[in-house]
Amino acid sequence: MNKKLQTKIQEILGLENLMFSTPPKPEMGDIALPCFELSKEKKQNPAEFAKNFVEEFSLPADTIIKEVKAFGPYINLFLDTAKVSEMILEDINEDFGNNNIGQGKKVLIEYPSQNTHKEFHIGHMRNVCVGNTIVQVYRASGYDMIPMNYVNDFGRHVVKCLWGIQNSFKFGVQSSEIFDASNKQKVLGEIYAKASNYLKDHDKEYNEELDAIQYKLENGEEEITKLFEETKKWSTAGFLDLMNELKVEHDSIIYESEVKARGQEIVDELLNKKIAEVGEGGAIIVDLNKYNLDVALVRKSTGGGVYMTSDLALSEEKFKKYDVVESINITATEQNFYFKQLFKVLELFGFDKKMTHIGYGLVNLPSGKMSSRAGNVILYEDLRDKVLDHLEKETRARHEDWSEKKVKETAHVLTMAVLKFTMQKHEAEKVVTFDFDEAVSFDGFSAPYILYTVARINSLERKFTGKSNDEVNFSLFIEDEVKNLVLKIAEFPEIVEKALQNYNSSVIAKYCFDLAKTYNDFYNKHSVLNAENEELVKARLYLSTKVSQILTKALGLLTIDTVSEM
RNA sequence: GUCCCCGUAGUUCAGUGGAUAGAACGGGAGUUUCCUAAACUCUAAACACAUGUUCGACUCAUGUCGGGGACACCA
Repeated sequence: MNKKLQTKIQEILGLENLMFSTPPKPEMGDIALPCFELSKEKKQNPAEFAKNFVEEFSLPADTIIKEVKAFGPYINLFLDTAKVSEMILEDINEDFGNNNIGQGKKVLIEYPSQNTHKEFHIGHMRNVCVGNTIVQVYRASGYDMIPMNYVNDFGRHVVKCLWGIQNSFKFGVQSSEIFDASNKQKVLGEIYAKASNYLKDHDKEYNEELDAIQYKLENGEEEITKLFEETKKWSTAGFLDLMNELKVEHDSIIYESEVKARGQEIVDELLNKKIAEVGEGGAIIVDLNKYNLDVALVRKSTGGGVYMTSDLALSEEKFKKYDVVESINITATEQNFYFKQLFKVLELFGFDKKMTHIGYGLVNLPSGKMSSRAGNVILYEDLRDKVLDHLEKETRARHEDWSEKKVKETAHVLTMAVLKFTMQKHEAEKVVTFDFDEAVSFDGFSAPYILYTVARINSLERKFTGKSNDEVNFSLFIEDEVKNLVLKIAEFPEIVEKALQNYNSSVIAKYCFDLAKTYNDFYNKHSVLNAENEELVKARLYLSTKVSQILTKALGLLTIDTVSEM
């Protein structure tokens, strides 16, 4: 419930700390006040309480409440459209929806933390989308956000990829296809996937070769180091382009190789403090069975580090480098258990900072799980190009008079909108099934539907020929469609708060759709520019402009841009 | 074997103890001399099962069945 509206209603009713809901049918009222809690204090049954309250209550004249009625255990309020419209709409400016919950607080967020030499698929895109929205929602709530990327450029995956380049003929890829490729980052990912699969099929046959490469790499052997440096450049340059395209602005990048050594020191300290112990075969472990978290491996029996070795140091580094109150990181839900272990080990180590892990569900295909082994991984770039191609054709067909440049620019904005919206339709932690046909159908709960609504409003603003003045006659707002729209607009600030509290971007996507739908209902029943008189034209245009402002702002939280025409 | 997540219309999802469980796609029937038909209107269709807690359960608890994931040298 909108705070201003809530305060006003409580003032009129003479009650405090009320929880409101919405009646199931419009003819039953606009806002409902359930009386279950209220009646407890007076030891009455809720229906009786509601009936008595309404009988005894005398509604003051000239307020936003037009009528008060009891419906069983509910007190339902009927609002005056003109008065509510004025109250809500006059508050709407660029800051509407912002709050200052996080004023003066800094928060670090780590995403998408992809590894070099690997492919960037639509699961990684989901990671970026979820992260982007959390950044925007936190910023709207007054937080100072520091987006950070953590990149592993030195693991076994790099070794496999380099081996793959040297042995690409084994799986039918010519050297020239790699070195002359236009998108080298993408090719590198494909080589990694192919090599990785090939190595799985040839079980330990090549382990010694891989070990040899790893040894050469770790000891700076000239030829392999040169190949490593060059390919790393391809990968990081390609990822940088992708991050720019997806509007991720990292304040810093930490490489795994930078924190590895400190991680080993922490393991030594864990041993000294008797938090860690030597386990089977000489590996170093932390026994977390007491906490129902099994056993965490912090160092291999060979003395080498594992993921957690570096993550321990990374966690420390994040708070050392920046004065933040919270550190958020985003990975697939597969790693939920791992992060519980990590956080517990840090806690035992005496680390008392707020660490939040957000797991997002896998992006599955109708045919099942994506796996490079089955060869059905959808790369981000391939999906993007396919959607773009489709949208260019659609846009061209709808606007034969547009220049090629305008068609391409519009299609590009729409493409990014479609991809980002599709990834955020569902709650982050839920597994989603990604259906390509559905993603490019663009009907219903989709980005084009919302952008189309914004474009229509923009069009109204362009076509308005009258004089604009600031006086809006709110008393002209009498229709139910207007009331629905105003009440929907009023919800926006609480939607932002809900997204913040639950780390959930899907509520914003849902809200954009609901608001657009409510507007389309109004638009189809009431003419704006052809209304009966100029005063009404101005009033409806004013309302439309407010809707477009909020849609643009809400889409902005999802890092989605709008188009003026489509 | 242990732990975690999930089972809601044909399909993909909403619904954080309250009124008659909502959308979208797909199915069926319609709407364009009028502000962009990438729109709108109408229609059929669902809480895996069982027990319990509660005035009240899709929501909480326990169990069964079904799906996914994680559990020591992979990241």
